[in-house]
Amino acid sequence: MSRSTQQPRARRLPRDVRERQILDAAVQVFSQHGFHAASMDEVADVAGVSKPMVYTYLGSKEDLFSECIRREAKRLIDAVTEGVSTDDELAPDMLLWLGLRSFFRYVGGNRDSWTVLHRQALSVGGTFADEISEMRTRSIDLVASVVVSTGTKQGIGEQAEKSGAGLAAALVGAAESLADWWIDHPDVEEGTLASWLMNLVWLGFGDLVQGAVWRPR
Amino acid sequence: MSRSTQQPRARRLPRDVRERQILDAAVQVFSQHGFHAASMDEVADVAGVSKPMVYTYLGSKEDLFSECIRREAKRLIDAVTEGVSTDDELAPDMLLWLGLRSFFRYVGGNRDSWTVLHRQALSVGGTFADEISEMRTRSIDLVASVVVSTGTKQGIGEQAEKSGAGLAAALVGAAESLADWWIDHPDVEEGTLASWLMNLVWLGFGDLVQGAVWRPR
DNA sequence: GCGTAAACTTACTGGCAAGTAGATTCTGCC
DNA sequence: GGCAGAATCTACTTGCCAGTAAGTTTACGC
Repeated sequence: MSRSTQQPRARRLPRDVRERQILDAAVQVFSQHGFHAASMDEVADVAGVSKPMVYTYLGSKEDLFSECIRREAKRLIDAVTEGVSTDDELAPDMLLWLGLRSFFRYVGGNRDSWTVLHRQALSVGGTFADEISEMRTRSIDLVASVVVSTGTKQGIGEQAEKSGAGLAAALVGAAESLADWWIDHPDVEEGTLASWLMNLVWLGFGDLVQGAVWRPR
Repeated sequence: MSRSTQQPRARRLPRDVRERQILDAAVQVFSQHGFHAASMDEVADVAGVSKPMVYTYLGSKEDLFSECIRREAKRLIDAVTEGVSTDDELAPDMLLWLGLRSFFRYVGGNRDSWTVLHRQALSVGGTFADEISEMRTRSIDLVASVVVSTGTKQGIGEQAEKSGAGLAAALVGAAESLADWWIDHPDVEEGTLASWLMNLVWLGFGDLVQGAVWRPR
C-alpha cells in the first residue's frame, strides 16, 4: 500500500474526461474516509492529477461532495428505474421484486457509491441531507404507491392507505440497512437478499391489505 | 444562539461528576457534528470546563468518542433488556412487541445518543465500527432466536432457521432505519412506529413459520 | 511554424483544531 | 494555619489541510 498515485497519469486529457476521473476518485475517497476525514490532496492523488485541477474543475470540497452525491444518486435511481420498466403490466409483488433486485444489484456492483450515498451523506448533514432525503422520499413514495395500489385493487385499501407511508418507510429502511449489512458480509448473493425481504415483507403486506392486523394483547 | 457556555460553571466538582458532564457534552456535540467536525474546544465549552480537563479525564479525542459509544450502547441495551424482562413467560410476538417499544422509547428520549450510536459511529469506521457491529450482532442474534424458536415450537422450523439470521438482520435494520427516519419526523408516537413494524413483520413471520414462501413467477 | 488558449504544475498561505506545559487556586486534613 | 494534592486554568506549539497565486507545457487551428 505504499503506492499513492493510482491512475497512470495520462497527460492532456479533455476536461470532461478528467472531471469524470476526479469524480470517480472522489467517490472512492469519500466512501473510505467520510467527508471530513477525506483530503483533497488524496482525491487529486487518486485521480492522478494535481490539486488545483480539482478546484478548477469541481470547485470547493463541498461542491465536490455535493456533485458526487448528485451523480451517484442519479445512477442508483436510473438503475432501479430501468430494472422495473417493462412492456407488459406487472403484478405489484413482481414490481417490488424487480425493484429490490435492481437495488441490490446496483449496491453490489457499486459499493463505494452506496457507502457515500448512505453512510457518509447521512452523517454530514446540512445541504447534503436534503438531497439524500429527497432521494429517499422518492423511493418511499414509489413503494407506498405499490402498497396502496395493491390494497385499492382489492377494494380494501383503507388499512393499507393509513399505514402505507409508514410501512413503505420501514421497507425502504429495511432494504437500506440490509444493503449496509451486506457491505460487511459480502458472501451472500444479491437475489438472496431480495428474497429475504420479499418473504419478510410481502407476506406481511398480503395479510395487511386483506385486513389482518396484529395487536398487542 | 450566541451563548457558547452551557453549564453554569460550577467550581471544584469531584472527578466522576465532571467526567459524566463531559461525556454528556461529548455525546451532544458528536451527535450534532460527527466525529471529525466536532472540536474538543466545543466539547469542553458545552461541558463548562476547560480543554485540558477533557484530556486529563478522558484522554484523546478517539478515547472520548469510544467512551461515548460504550456508555450509550450499554444504556440502550440495558433499556431494551429491562423492557422485555418480566416474570411470566411471554409469547414471542409479545416479546418482540415489548422489545420494539423499549427500543423506540429509548431512541425517542435519547435522540443524541441514538444519532451518535448509529449515524456517526457507522461513518467513522475502524475501532468504533467493531463495537457497533458487536452491539448489532447481539440484537440480531436475540431477534433471530425469537424467530427460530417460534418456528421450532410449531415444528416447522426448517424454513425459519434457514433464513432466520437474514430475516432478523432485515428486521433490526428496519427498526434502525425507522428510528433514523423518526429523528427527522418526530411527530409520530413511539407506539405507532412499533406497531408499523409489528404489522409489517409479524404477519410475515407468521406466514413464514407456517411454511408459506413467496417466489418470483 | 507559430500563437493562443486550454491543460496542468509547483510551491506557497492561512487558519483551525488536537494536544500540552506549567502555573494557580481551592479543599480537606493534621 | 498551613500543606499536600486534586481541580482547574491560560496560553501556547504543532501539524494538517483547504484553498490559491503564478507560472509552464502542450495541442491545435490557421
